[in-house]
Amino acid sequence: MTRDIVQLPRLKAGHPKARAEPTTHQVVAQNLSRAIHEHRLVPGLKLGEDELADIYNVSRTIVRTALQTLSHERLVDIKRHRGAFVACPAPKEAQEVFEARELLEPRTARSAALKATREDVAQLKAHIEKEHAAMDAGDKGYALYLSGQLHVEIARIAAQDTITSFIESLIARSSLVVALYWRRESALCESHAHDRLVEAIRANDPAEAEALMKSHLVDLHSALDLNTSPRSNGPLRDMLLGR
Amino acid sequence: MTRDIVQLPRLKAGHPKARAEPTTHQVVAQNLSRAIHEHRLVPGLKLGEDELADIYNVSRTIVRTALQTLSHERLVDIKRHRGAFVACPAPKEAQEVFEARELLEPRTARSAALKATREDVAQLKAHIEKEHAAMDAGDKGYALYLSGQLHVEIARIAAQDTITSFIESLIARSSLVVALYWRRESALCESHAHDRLVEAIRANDPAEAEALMKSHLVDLHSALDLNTSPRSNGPLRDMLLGR
DNA sequence: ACGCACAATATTGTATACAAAGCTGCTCAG
DNA sequence: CTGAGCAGCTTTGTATACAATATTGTGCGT
Repeated sequence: MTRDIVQLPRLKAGHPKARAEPTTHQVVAQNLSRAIHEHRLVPGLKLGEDELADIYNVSRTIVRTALQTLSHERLVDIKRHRGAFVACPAPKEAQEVFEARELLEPRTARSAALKATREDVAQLKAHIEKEHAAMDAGDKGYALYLSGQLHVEIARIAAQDTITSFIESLIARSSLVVALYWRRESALCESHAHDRLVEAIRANDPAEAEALMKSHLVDLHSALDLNTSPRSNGPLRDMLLGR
Repeated sequence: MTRDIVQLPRLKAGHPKARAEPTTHQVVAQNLSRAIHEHRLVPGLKLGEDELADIYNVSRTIVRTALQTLSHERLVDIKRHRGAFVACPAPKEAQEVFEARELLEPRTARSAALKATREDVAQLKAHIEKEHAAMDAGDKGYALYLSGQLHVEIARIAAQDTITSFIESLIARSSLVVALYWRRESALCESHAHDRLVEAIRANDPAEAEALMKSHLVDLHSALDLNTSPRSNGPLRDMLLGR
């Protein structure tokens, strides 16, 4: 069977600072990560090595490296002699991810509000613009991705790289959690929360930024339905045994 | 040149629950990680692939995988076309690692104090026994390793896997920080802090456990000398330009 | 018809071969 | 003597070949 060959996009190409161009496996990992963020890859899906190697037109070596990266980020679950699958966080894990976010992010938002420069705020506003544009264009996946990334941008402003990387990881995993446990249909009406958050940061109002972030996260958290039985076998069971 | 062949130890062998035995690259990664923890491998040291492959008597493929794992844990720095090196966290990073610990661990200690069972406490006490024994035997490296692992054990009792894995990562990195920035010579006199901490957990005294953990971490943090210039080239500079 | 055992197949795990990039040390011009 | 440039060597990056294991399919016996 002949397969589409994806032209590997140069991520962050043309960036003024011209940072070291990413390695091949990083590009593949980024690509897969993005696909998971945008819910184009559903939890539980098998990611065959040969298949991916074929798709990206690289050797299995590269694919394996990329999958290992994603596995360390807990976006992918590698089972010995079985293969790699898009991760299916159990309800307990989902709960923990959001608890951790509620612990780290409000504090980070506070710090960001204190440190944010004019340029930072401009960047955030531009980001929100893209978010709105994606929504208007009906590109739900991209909007979802951007909505997560805003949190990362805010963490970056706080300039605590270590904690930022934790948050980054948590947000990636949140994407899986949302894919599995989201309840409401009107998912993204919450973009007003982002607007207000950015406004608090612009005003250098740490208390307000912290409070808004906290309530935003509680809001998201409460929109999850974590009462499903802790099925361990991926989503197949759900698809068959009537949700 | 002929080289010693390390018989790969079965880590966690004989564990009652008989969990899936680790893959080869996991064993290698664990081994290297342990060596870093115990300061047998100094920051900045080059970890050549062929060299390690020879030592562990496996192929470079395995070594590469292991190094990638350690790189994700930020214990190892992989430079493209240059190789893998034991990481040299900059003072800023060192600072952040301890700040993050001060944020996460006291809260976790509190939670552990609430949840600790009789068996948990017994395990902690046994752990401290080993710590003392290692100290008495003059095995500083092992004592150092154990002293970090106690924090991990406490986090485990709190049963928040997500945050525990963050803490695990931070403790590993702390080992590098200590190797680079430790000031006092009488490093490990602080084992009394551990005794008191475990006692608070045994007494199910969350407030006390939290306070003790906090002050213990502040104590460690303050024993670092982070005022050195942010040398980017590893420890060689220090060794030559008179510390 | 059912279920177990075995064979065929497909996929992952590991080793190795080859290509590409970096580093070292030489040579030679100035 | 100094320093730039080139050549050879060393080390890493990638692809591929082979081995090991899980899964699937088939057939036989009951």
